[in-house]
Amino acid sequence: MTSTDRKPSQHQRTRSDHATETAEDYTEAVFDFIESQEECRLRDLAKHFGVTHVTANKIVARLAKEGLLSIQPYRPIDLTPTGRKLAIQCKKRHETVYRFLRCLGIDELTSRIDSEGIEHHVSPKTLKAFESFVAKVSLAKNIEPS
Amino acid sequence: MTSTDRKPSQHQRTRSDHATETAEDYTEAVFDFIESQEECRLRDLAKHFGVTHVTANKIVARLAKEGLLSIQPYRPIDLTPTGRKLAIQCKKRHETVYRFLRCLGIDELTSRIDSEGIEHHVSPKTLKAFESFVAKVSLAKNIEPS
DNA sequence: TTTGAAATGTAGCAATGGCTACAGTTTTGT
DNA sequence: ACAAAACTGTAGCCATTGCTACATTTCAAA
Repeated sequence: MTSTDRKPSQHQRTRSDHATETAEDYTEAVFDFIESQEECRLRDLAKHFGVTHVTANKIVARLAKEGLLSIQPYRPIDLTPTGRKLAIQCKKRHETVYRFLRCLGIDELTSRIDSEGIEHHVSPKTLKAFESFVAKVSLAKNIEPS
Repeated sequence: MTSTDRKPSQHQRTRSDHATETAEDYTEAVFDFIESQEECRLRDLAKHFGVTHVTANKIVARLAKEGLLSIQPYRPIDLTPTGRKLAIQCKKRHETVYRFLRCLGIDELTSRIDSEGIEHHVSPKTLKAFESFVAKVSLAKNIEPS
């Protein structure tokens, strides 16, 4: 927080990290669509992320090239085993962050929006602290359900 | 959190938001350098963000065009009044997030790293909740200083 | 003062993620 | 079966943020 001890190491994110966040968001979305409606189509992703199908197509193509998604022309989008692992992992983290915010008394909508932005920047250590807090608050509510 | 009610509105971030985050990070850094060492040079920003001076130069040029920074060739970088306001606002938010994580028992380094990533995604409502929590924990420590 | 090192600027390339416009494929309804 | 609608793919544009290589300016030391 001081302005003296500046190391670049923590800041080496930006572009490559944005790409990683996109990968996480898209695999998670694909996972959710497959769970909720059997298959995931390009149009679903485009609508979900508020972009044109062209943009969604590019990103899906990149993630397929990186081995996270499995695609065939004009066919629904599927997850590779690797992509599935990533999706499940991100989904868990995402839900933890969401529940954590809810425990702090933040409303559903705000928690949903903020958790989507925050989830990518929560380290394992911080995630553990979030989990502990959620557990503690849940416990307190169960013991003293006034 | 469910996979059904999908609205794009909350996801309309991505590129334009990345640009905003960059603006926030850079104005904050410029502010800190000016505070701590009188002036902010391009080399300082490049080192701080772990990029080449070329990249830093491009971003600084964009932010100058947007009215946040004031620049002259081969001269130190300064904040415009608008940029200064943004920097101070972001710095406050950043510090709140940092203190909040520290209150949760997270170590200094992790808190510093995570707060840098999280700060951009904390809405005013969530920020208020963070502030309340910090106040509550601080109070508890003062009253029962065991 | 001059000269060499450090700092800054510029040219030009790549990847990512936006877009519109248009072409092709699948599905659906008649 | 076939036409229309919906969906997906492709071409080609732009902005942002990375980079290397090279040019220029400032500044300090000899």
